[in-house]
Amino acid sequence: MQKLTFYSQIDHRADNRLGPNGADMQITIDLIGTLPLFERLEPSLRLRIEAISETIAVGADHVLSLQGTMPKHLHVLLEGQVALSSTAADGTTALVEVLHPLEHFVLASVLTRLPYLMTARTVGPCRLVAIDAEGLLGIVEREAAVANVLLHSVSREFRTMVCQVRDLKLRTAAQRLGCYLLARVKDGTAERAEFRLPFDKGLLAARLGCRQENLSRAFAALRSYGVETHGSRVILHDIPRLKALAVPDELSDPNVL
Amino acid sequence: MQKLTFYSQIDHRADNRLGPNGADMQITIDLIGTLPLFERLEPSLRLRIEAISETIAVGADHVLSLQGTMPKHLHVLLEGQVALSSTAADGTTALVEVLHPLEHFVLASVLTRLPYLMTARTVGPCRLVAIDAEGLLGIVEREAAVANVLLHSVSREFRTMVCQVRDLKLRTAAQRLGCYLLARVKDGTAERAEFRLPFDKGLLAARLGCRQENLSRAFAALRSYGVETHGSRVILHDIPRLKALAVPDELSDPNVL
DNA sequence: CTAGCGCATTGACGTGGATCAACGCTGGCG
DNA sequence: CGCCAGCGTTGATCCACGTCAATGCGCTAG
Repeated sequence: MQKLTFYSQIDHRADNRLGPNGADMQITIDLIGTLPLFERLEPSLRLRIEAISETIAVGADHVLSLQGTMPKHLHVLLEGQVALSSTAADGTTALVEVLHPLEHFVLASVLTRLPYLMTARTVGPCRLVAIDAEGLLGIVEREAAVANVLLHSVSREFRTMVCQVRDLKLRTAAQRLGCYLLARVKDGTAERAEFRLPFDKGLLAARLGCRQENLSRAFAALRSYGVETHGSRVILHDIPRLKALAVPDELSDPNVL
Repeated sequence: MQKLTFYSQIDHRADNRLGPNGADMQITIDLIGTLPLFERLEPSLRLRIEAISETIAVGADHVLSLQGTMPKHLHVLLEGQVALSSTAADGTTALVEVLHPLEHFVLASVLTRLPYLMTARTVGPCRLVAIDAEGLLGIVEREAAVANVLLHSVSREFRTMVCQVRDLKLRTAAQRLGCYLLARVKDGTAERAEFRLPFDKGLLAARLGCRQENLSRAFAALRSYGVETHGSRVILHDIPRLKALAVPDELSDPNVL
């Protein structure tokens, strides 16, 4: 349930807005403006986007977009977690990313009018905004401001994928894990940190591109670098030492992505 | 030298345009319109982009953009090949993509005004268009048509990276090679094909995410699937069989990317 | 409290690919 | 003509990781 508290300022409003029977359009009026994606747009444009948006709530393990089908909506996650995975022709599937509240997905498919490359599946119960794809495209094609906001966004997503490719090619699972853990600590100067993993280790393993067993071993390997774990609670005792193993290199820090 | 013939309709003009001493601005007038990236823009917008563009020629092994530095130009390749690679903090480097004529690069960096994530290095002598980054951003911010063209382009790039991530996580080097070879043959119905690799095997290995030695073994493994090689000349004797090994799944075919 | 389930850990073993080293082939050059 | 440099291939060995199987641990339900 901890995930429900992630973005409580949104949850409050959403709680009123959403009866058990679905979305109430009227109360979404100021919602679009609270999404980082659109917050810098002027009000009239936000209204036009709101007019083609809908807030939806779905249960766990629900497929929001199926690989190979055409995009109907751009989704923005309000609450919960969504796993993006891509399955190859032989049926094996790779988890590409796990999304957290306020992140959006399938933007590239919507913009190119090409079939989804990934399947988006809710990890637990989720609440999200669904923006009509064709409607959005109509706005994007005329409004440079909207196009620019999305341009920035897709570009950033592209850059995270480049980093992921590089890390898969160059780093070991333990290094990727170290890097992931270091990215969880906000305070760049701290020598010590403690936090909870945002999802269970099975998902984390998939996100890092390895099996759960191997993730276990990676955690074990990191113990000599001052990493202590109790279930999903993680303590980093010696951040500088961990950084020496898995440098979260200058370019992967948040303000560069 | 074979690469000089790739896009002869451009080469002709470029040959006149470019004296040994560099670019001649006047003759670039219709150049922007010939780039797939901009061909659908109306003439007045193309002119504005041309005004901030320059044609340049550089020798082999020349760094066009250095990872970590700020973007100054958007580059479009006219002739030659450019390798995009990303180096991790420990100094190891992964080749992410090899570009061919008419492709562009570092678009995401330019659009986000963030430092390059990759180093772009010419493989052989190249001719390219360099578009001033800030000038382009100025146009993009006001002109929805330009923004949309780029939006489409970055989205497609994003999708190719997603495929690359998936393939790295799921497929073996031999499968990736098979897939790459199948992508070289245009005719989807042919049972047999013959062509030349566009670059040497060292680069191909890097592009596929393995060592040269392993690429050799991958070629050896594919021999039993009807793949025959003589230097850079490749013959696929039994495309259906190769497809069974390395399905270039529906989603990685060109009209989906 | 205990049974039982699900997640996490640990061990044994197989495989893909990296690394290191040797060798062949080809093409330029003295 | 023979030498040498560069690319490609092949073999031996090592390491990271996947797979399979057994065990441990914390949780909830009875």
